[in-house]
Amino acid sequence: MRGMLDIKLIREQADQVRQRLASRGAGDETRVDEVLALDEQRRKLVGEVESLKSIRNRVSKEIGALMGQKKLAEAEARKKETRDIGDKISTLDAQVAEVESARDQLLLRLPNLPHESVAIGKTAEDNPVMRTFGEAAQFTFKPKTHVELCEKLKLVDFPRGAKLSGSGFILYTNWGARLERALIQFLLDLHTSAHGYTEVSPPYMVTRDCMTGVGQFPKFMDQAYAVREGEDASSLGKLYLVPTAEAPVANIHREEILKESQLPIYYCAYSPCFRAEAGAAGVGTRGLIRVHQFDKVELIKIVSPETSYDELEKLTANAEAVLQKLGLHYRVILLCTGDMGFASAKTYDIEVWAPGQNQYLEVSSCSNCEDFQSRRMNTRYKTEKGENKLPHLLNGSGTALARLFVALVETWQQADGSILIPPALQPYMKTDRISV
RNA sequence: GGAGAGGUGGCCGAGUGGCUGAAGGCGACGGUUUGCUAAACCGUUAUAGGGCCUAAAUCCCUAUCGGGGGUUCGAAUCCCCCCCUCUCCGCCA
Repeated sequence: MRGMLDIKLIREQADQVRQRLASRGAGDETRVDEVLALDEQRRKLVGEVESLKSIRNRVSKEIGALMGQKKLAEAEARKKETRDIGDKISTLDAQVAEVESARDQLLLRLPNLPHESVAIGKTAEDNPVMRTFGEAAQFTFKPKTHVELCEKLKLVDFPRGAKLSGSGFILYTNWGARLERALIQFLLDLHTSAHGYTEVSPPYMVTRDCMTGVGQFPKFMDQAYAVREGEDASSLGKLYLVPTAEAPVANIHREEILKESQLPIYYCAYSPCFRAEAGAAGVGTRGLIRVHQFDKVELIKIVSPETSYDELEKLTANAEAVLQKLGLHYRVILLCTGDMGFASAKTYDIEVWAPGQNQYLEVSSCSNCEDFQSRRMNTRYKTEKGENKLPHLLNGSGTALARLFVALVETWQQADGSILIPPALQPYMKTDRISV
């Protein structure tokens, strides 16, 4: 496993790398010197051990030739000569492995470099709003919260969800369950038929390598649910519940060399998402806004570097289309350097308006990770000219469901307590209204 | 879970200790021939790290035959562990 940031870039443009890391405000730039020191040490050791190996290989060939000529005494003499080289080589090899692993541990924890178009900032306060769509719904009555609506209309059984699995787990019931399923269907249909994505249905548990590939690990291990097989302790840590379909889907082409003509690749996938949310505020309260398991339709793109920023705009528009078709008010914000995710070079968040909450809820995060993930997972593509390059990987929620559910029921609630179903969803719901 | 058979380059497939980074074939690419296509013939046909702190190319070195470790002067080849695939049996949605 190699590091996520290109070691050559760090070597050759250390100052620029430091500066761009610093713009995230997390202090990662202070690790650059350590990386460089370890890298230099590694190269020195590699040089030493490889020249020894070169000697050993040459002498071994000569021994082979001597044996062939039955000059056994001479062969034995040469063997003696090289015997101790082997010991030196294994010592040095071990040192190389140690230094390399130390270097890579550091590299794996360095976040991606922000794109130059990203606003410099520290927190969510500094995120520029790019655009808004529609307007906040106006009511002639005091709008209820989704919790109230879900209870009245029996869309969710909160107490029993908690009984089954603890707080943060949701039991959808009746029309609530149907709405959840309808939304999933609607989203998949929209992205496959109108936006050109290929549908995939991935495993919901993935290996450690997949988690590392997308940048979840090693930094965010405490956020994942690790799976154990029965009582077999040795199986613990082999598989993890997916925190997003990005984990399996972005890794579909790990360790592969694609042809340029295959690009761009567009995948969309539904999956439940499992998040421990360790230390996060809000889990433990009722409602659907922050939960341990939620549904999501994820969009993944694998594209050539030249096109990746255009593709990011299109991907974001694809996610926005969901909210437009459901008649929901939203805004698109650009995450500033300090608020961006670990793997991303540029991220747009889409926030939908939830009248009952009187706030915007994040339902989609659309990121261009450039070659950060493809380097980690070793996905490459061969150009027409025959050179190997790293594709850019993009991901975006299209969209996350529990919060979409919230915005939908809160926006479309009526004075009589019923919920209108937007026309786009009616074919899936087979009704135009949910009422008591 | 039990028994057996396997995992070699883009693909198929040889290779049981040294001259094998790897025969042969297919495919692909370049060229010759050709009215066009086809055929035939010739050639090319991996990735990564390091030497190279001016970039790239060339060149040199190292590593890679599922993964890891071991034996050896030397491992695709021998030994150990693990992973995966296939067949049969058992179990099961």
